[in-house]
Amino acid sequence: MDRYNAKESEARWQKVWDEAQAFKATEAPGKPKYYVLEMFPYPSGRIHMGHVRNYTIGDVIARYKRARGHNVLHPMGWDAFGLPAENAAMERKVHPGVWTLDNIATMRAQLKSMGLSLDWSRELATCQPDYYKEQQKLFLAFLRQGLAYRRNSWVNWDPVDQTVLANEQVIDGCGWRSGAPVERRQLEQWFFRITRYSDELLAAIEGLDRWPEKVRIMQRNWIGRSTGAEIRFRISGREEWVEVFSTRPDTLFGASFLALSPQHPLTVALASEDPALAKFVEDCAHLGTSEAAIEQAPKLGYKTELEVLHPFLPELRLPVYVANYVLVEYGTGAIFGCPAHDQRDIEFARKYELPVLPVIAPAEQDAATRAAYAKDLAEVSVQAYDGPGIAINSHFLDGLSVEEAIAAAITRLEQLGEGKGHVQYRLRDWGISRQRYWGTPIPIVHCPGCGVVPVPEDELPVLLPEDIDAGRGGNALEHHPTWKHVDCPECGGPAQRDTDTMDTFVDSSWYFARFCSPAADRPVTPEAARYWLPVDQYIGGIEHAVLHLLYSRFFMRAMQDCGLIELEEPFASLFTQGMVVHETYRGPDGNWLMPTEVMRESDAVTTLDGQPVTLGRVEKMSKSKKNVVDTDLIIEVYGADTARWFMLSDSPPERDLVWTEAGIEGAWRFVNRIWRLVCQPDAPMAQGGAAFPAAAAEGEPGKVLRQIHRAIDGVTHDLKRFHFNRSVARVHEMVNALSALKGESAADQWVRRFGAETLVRLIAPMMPHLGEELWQALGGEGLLCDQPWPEADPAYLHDDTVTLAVQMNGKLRATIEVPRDADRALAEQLALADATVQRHLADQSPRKVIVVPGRVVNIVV
RNA sequence: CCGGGCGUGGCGGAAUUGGUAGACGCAAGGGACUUAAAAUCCCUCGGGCUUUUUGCCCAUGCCGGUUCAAGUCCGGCCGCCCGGACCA
Repeated sequence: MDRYNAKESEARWQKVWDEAQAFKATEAPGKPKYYVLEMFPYPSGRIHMGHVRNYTIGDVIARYKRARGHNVLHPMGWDAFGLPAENAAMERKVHPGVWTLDNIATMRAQLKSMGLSLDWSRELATCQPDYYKEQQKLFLAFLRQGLAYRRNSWVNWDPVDQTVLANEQVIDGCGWRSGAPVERRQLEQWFFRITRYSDELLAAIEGLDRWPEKVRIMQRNWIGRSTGAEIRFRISGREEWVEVFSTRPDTLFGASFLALSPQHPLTVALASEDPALAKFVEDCAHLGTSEAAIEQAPKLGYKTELEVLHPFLPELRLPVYVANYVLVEYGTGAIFGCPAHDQRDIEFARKYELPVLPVIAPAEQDAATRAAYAKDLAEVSVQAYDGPGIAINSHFLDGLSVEEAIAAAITRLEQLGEGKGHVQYRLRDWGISRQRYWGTPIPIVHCPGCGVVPVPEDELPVLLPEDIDAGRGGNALEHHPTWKHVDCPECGGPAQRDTDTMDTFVDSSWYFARFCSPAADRPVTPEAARYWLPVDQYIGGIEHAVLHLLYSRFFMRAMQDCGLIELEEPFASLFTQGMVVHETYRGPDGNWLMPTEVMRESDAVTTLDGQPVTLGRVEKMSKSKKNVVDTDLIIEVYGADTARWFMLSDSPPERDLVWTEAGIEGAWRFVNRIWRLVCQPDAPMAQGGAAFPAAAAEGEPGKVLRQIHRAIDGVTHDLKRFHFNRSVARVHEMVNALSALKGESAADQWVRRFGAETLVRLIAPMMPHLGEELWQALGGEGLLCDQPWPEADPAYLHDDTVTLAVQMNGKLRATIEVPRDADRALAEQLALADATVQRHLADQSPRKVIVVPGRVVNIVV
């Protein structure tokens, strides 16, 4: 029996699409647009199965929307700057650009072999000067709007390699290459003022109703809005204040100390005159910052000589500590400690024997219970109470609820001039300077006379130098003998370029907008952006839930404020797909084995010499565990359609997909089954008359005809909702029904022919090459990818009769066939007449009968 | 510790949002075809009882509740996964 020649067929159809420019997108006012985008890949070397899944999902949507008459934009590009290229450069002594462009060429060919309906004419790579030139313009626009600014910030410094390290290059506090302990150094760095939009970015999450709830929650948490008060504590004997942020100003009367971060400016000042404090600060820095370390770290404090005055009780003086659990980055870097109602504070207070004064009590306690509660909390407990309640021991706040007391405390603070209501965000400005070569140069010149000078726009792009020492590491821009030396654009005197490049997240924050007008001599042309944006459907991994997706949201707002675009939210709908996972294998020596090295018989053994194999967990495909499957090999052996079909079968797209050999084999068998059904020389599908024979609506062919219409309806419904696994199941059902229709009557032939045509249209988004092949075999006109989506005829969606479940006291007892339009009385009558029902009823009479038309009859006895 | 998600046959998963639990596929077993194998086709396939049926019981992590009816809703446990984490 012949087999479908996927390899030959797929190459042929890819060429046809390419020559016809079938997927080239042009603005067509009046036609509904649809912009589908998958997160663009980093050109790491080769396409992996995760990419195949991601791009298959996107392609199904793109092709479906095309068939639905939308003007679809479906572009592809490369997130081409980044550290791996520099690492490869060092290892292999090749230029990062050469390595990157090689990888792009390989991966482009791999993507093309998947048969994706992409508009390749819009392809871009972020490392192309055309692209980063426009990004440099964006930087300068942000600078003019005050959205980019410069300040001191900490970096990881490798003292041996004499270079700045990215966070991922720091392993257990040491440089990844030198192994030397990393130092923290301060450098002048560029920041984007994302915090200008904190509130807006948070509020607009509400409108992202087609984003996964999980992503929305993660973004909300990341922005981290808290409301409370900023409170000023006057330092006793000085005209100085310590500012503190608190969400619980209602607990102010329970304050028993003030704590500063070890990095707080006041701490730094005190430490310069107090060696013991300097030592304490030093020790805190070495305590480790890993989550586990933080979890177990004891609360440590150092008591300073200072005291502060309580804002409401000036006669009350509170000691000032430096405490290791106070973070400099959050709030003001200082807190007031209220041990009774904060777990960290009570641990600290018990250790240093500070007073614990309860000021909130659970409501609805009687006097005795409350006294016991207060006494326990004050004297014994190591568990703070942070629940709701009413204020006690709190002067003018007594008797108020927590919410009321917060408001009253803020009002009083404002009256006294000792503080004010305040909204605090966790979100901090985005540091974008990277001390690396392979990125977009920051278009700035530093002049001894004029200071920070933007490079004039007509001198852009600031190009990366080609002649670098690829093997040296560190920042090649800094090392380069001549590149950084320029004349100041303002005074003409000797000056230096900024040798930092931009974080690669900047590159990916606006590429989707660039696709609208990829060749424009401005970041985006307004007409193109107005037509295509926002992205209607964005598809990618959950790992970008916060940074990339939040930065992109920031970028659109920032670009809008620069007058470059009219858009706030870039992605109307977001889908996050699951990972591709695979079993892991270990040989007798404990080393990981590749799937191709393992055979499954009764037990798993190695292919080579039959050694026993230990099966490991099912895990994300990774080179280190060797549980990877080569995409080229799969496409070579089975074809892209088989791989695509398998990707869509079984697992819902948002969940992890277990890649199995049996699964891909099954998909391949199904591809051939369809091919034989429609396309064999003796296949009855090719025949059948043009006129609809009335008999086709009756009997067996009628049943199959209705099945076909239900398949159209079901597949459509499921594709819309990303339930690809169910679409696949419905296609299976349809094929099963079509295969079973074997008669030679005109009606049978007509239904088979109609079924074949419909089948081909329904599989087109998922298996486009096979679809074209069959479309041609059926004598269809033009290309299948240009054909409209089939419509289900409502008249054929239902059978004349429906099967009702007959329950007695909720237990299934029988099923009955009733006319579809049977009323309640008839359904009840037929149910009661059923033999099994009669037997169970015996001589009882039903107390109640519940009829749900079309579904169920429940007889209650 | 906080937040979110999930838990259904040997496996991946369906179940029209409260109405016949297990669609569809994979794996497995049996059969047909074949000298043989592959491919293909047909049958069986949650567990138990049974007078072997067109019968009955149990079954969606566990315990309880609401309802004529619960995989689905509510309360409480258990387990796994993801994210965040000394955020005042």
